[in-house]
Amino acid sequence: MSTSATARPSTDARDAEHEALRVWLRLLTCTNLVEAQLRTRLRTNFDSTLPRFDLMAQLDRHPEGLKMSELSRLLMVTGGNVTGLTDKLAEEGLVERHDDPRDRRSFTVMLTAEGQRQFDRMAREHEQWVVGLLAGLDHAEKRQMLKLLDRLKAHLSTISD
Amino acid sequence: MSTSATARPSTDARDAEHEALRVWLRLLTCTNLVEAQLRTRLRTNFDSTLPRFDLMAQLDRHPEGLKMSELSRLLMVTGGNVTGLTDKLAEEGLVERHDDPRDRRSFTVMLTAEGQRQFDRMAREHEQWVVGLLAGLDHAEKRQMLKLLDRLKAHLSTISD
DNA sequence: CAAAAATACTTTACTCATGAATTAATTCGG
DNA sequence: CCGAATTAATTCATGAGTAAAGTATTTTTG
Repeated sequence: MSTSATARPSTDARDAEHEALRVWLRLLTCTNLVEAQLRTRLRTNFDSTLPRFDLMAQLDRHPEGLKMSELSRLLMVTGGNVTGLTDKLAEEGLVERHDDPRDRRSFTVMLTAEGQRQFDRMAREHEQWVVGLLAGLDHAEKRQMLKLLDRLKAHLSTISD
Repeated sequence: MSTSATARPSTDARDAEHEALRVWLRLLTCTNLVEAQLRTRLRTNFDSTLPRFDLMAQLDRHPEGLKMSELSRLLMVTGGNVTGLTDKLAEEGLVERHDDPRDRRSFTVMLTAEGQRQFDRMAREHEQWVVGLLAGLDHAEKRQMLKLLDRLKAHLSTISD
């Protein structure tokens, strides 16, 4: 029990490693499968993508408009990325940059009427897709999963700060 | 209770939607947090990346070597991607392409001695990182999570086929 | 057996992400 | 009120992913 403690972890410790790795790989697999489905359907049904959908979702949640820096923070991506996505969505007439009268460096980004219409259609379908993809878990299991993920998230937050 | 059934889902159905969305968003958040940690640590400790690590892990698991097409299938990415990763790892002397005497279109990719040494070092650390990142769940919770993820994965497999 | 189909890999063009450097405007301390 | 520091957004270089077209080599089949 005490021999080779430094050379190799004990059996219990190695089982723990194995179990953590297994959980992580399943987590990754499931997330990737769901994400791949959503990407494919967004592409084939709306000729759009997840990053574009997420950006539009934030604008939908904030009808007063958002600054580029706020989008960057909310989407948890860098400013350069937001610039590129916004450029393309603006080209397609789905979002608009409005000058901020208070600060000439800044402007607020908003959905256009056309952008709002397209987002509403996408959001309705998207929600149904997620319901279908998670239908493998019943109500109780979803609640259990949520609880476990909340615990995991809480722990992860203590690490990445 | 029966009015506007087609116009809007019932309260129960809308709660179900909400719950599925909540589970999905937590799943995504947790996966992204773990992945970001692993990427950062791989970068700072070994000047490498997850895709490179994953490719080398497959070669480690298959010492006889793998064809490009097999890597593509195992890593669940396209052939073009495998070509690029393999090119760079080969430049750095970590993997080698060997001509297949049976089929001149094909070759087998293997870790070099240097690649094997580097992978062994990375794998040891990587496993400990995962153990630490998932330490927010105790043994029973990890088992529970694994069970739920297995059910979810089983359901997802029936969809993406 | 020669033409057609399939297979293995590469190349190219595009999307999305990052980080670092740049430009321009605002704010703050002396 | 002016220069320094900060802030807002963009640009550029790089890396990883896709899909689709291209090349070369089997394999299949009529």
